[in-house]
Amino acid sequence: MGDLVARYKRMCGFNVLHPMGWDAFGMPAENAAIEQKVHPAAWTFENIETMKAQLKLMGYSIDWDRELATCKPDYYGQQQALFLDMMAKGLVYRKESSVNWDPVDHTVLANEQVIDGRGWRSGALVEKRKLTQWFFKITAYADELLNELDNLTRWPEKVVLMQKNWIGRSTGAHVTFELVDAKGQDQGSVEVYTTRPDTLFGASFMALAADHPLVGPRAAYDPALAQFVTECRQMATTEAAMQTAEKKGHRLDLFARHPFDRDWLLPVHAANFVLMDYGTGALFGCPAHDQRDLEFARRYDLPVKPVVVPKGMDPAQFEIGAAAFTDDGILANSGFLDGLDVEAGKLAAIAKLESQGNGRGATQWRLRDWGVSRQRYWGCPIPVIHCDACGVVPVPRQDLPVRLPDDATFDVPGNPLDRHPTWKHVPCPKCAKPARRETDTLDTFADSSWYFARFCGQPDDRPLDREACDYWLPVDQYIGGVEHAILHLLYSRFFTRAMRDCGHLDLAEPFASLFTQGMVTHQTFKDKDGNWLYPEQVRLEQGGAVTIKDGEFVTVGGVEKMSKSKRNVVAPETIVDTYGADTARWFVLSDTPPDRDIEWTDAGIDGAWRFTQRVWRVISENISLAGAVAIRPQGDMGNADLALRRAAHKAIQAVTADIDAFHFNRAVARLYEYTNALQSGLGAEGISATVIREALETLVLLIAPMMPHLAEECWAGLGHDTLVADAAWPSFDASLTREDSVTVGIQINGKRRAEIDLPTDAPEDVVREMVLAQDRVIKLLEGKPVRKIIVVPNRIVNVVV
RNA sequence: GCCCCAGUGGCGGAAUGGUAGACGCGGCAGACUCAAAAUCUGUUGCCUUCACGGGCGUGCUGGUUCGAGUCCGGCCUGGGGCACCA
Repeated sequence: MGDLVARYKRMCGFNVLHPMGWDAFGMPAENAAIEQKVHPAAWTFENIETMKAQLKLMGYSIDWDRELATCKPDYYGQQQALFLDMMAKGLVYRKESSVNWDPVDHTVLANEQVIDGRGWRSGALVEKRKLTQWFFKITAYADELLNELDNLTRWPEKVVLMQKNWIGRSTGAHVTFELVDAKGQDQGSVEVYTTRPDTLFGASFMALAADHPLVGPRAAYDPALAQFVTECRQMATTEAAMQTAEKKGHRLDLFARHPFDRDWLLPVHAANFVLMDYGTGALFGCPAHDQRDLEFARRYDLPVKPVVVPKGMDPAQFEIGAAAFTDDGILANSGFLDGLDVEAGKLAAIAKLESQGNGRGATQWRLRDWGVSRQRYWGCPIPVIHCDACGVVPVPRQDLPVRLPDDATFDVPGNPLDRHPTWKHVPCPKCAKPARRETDTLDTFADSSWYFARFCGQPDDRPLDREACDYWLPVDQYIGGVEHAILHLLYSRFFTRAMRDCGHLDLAEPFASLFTQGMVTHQTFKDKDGNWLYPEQVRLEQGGAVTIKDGEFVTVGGVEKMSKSKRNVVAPETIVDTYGADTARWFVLSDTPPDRDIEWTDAGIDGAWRFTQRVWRVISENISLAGAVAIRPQGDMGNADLALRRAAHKAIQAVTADIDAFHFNRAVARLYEYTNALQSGLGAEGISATVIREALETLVLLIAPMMPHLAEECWAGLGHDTLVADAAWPSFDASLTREDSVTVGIQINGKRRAEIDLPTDAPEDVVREMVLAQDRVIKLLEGKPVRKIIVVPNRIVNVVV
């Protein structure tokens, strides 16, 4: 798909940069090292070689001079330089944060490695453990990242929306609640964040995160609370899990004074649905108007008092059942807020809080800073040194890159860098006393957050070639899987701004136009022991599937994105071996709209193969009839000439528009149509040689971006001594693309009943006359009076009786 | 749970609110052939009719409109996203 665009744009006269690189760090290589006892580097470079060979086999027009791999020191060393720049700018910091910890394997787990709360390899119950970790301050750009989404007009709306939700700006208030114990003794205060200050009079409890600073000390003398906190730590913290889990809590020996009524005391609970990472880690519960709070209140028999009532309803009649009322309405039972709508109520509540000094309006972001520490080997080492005397010291620039040691071991659990016998022991760059390297590596999303800029130019002494970036960036057309809609694209937008503020380039948005292609999916298969099987190992039979080797029963799994780990892949070589690269390229483009997922099947590839043959035949059989190179048709022409020229120019018009709109499957259909027209048109009497040449060359030029090898062969056959890849994309003559007459459907009362041939763009009154004069129309109308005639030019005529 | 997207022949899919099913696959029939393959031609949404024609039809259900696959409301089913996979 990308190659088609690159070749097409090149033919249109653009200077095209079409590079390829390898995002090569990450867990798959480390898993392979553990499972297959191969070094991650060896495994990675072997895969790169295989994939590169596959890409070359397909004939992609890639500029291999710019190839890069993120796992090579010349790339990650420059990334370390960027890290130091960002550190100097205050965009990097350390703080405590929790990770999934496998207590048996002594290793940090990714969320995908935690299955039902247990480690995927060890099966041990996973714990949350606090580690001091590195963070990129992406929240410094939260406003900018959100606001500029609206200027990304050439991005899919879906992706823009997903990013907006991810950044998640909300407005509300911070409210301070004073705390007292059961005897009424002062116990300080706690701040909560709420998006619904208007519902404060409906409050019936306060809830704190299990990790809230007020909870820990109380767990020390309350074993049941300690138990509850442990449970919360073992709970999955994804949003989906938080919202679907049963709402549970534990009562604390604290009460919160209501901010509008000091004598009104709310019970305080620790609760499993409150996240320490969001807001202040504390909230007030208003069960009548929040579903989570309602479930919690029902479980613990807390009051449910409605304070927002649907418009026009009597507050006395309004009751909350199983569902909280979250729509707009009129405030009631709320003292000074009574009678206001939700929006006005929020403003009035905030104004009152501010005048009392126990609250203020606030904006809250769902976006959190980007935690980039990974306790793994196969990633970019974080270039800092920890010294007992000097603290955290950046590695001096001249010492970059900090290289990964080649002799790491993977046979024991834990971080290979941390347990390496020598690697981390270095002198402090400041005081020269013994110190330790940072053993965390960077999240691999960092690697892919700036590679597009490195493609523009790859200087040895700095991350980017600023002039080259000015020339090439932003990327005019970015094509990637929809699975990158949030993280990769957001991190790249952040990195670009960070690099801008560090003076490496002058740009905020890296990708001017984005196209998200669908995923290629395939059915999955497992043998009786639960091992994944390749499709070529399986034979489908009536009522099930068996292995080809020994006929054993096979479990047919779901249709999923092709991935090596699930073995549901089809190697492109197989298709290229049988049909050739051009047929494979054509087939991939032919059927499915490119933004939709496709389930891989080779049903239909015969059509692509036949088409390849037909193109070759129609060109080679007619070369001898074609006129000389470079002579265009002109002057008077017969009907046959005109018909063929029309077909050619219509094809140019349609294919150009379809490629511009990324409707490649339609472009393919137009080319099938044109080839049909060409074959019958060439058979007509009295075709001129110049017209034959134009018609044949048009076909070759139009297929050139899709089937480059065949197109070159045909182009040479037609007598050219230059490459069709360097030829200009054809333009069409508008006078040849419009027809003299059109067939228009006739509707009677909206139902299609007849049709009529009309001159193109005939005036409306002529159309009316011709339609009403048609025998069939007269018969169908049975003399009924015509009330109205709607004429849609060149489309349809609707007669209303 | 929340947010978003999709649903059209046997299949992949076309269709600026204007002739639903372009194009391809598959099927059927025919030509060529001793035969097969390849190739070519015709045909192919469903029901009904000897035929002309008629009826139905874009997940279900209401609505807007001269006209709805397309716009709006409600529902059903499938898929995606929801912070350490990349």
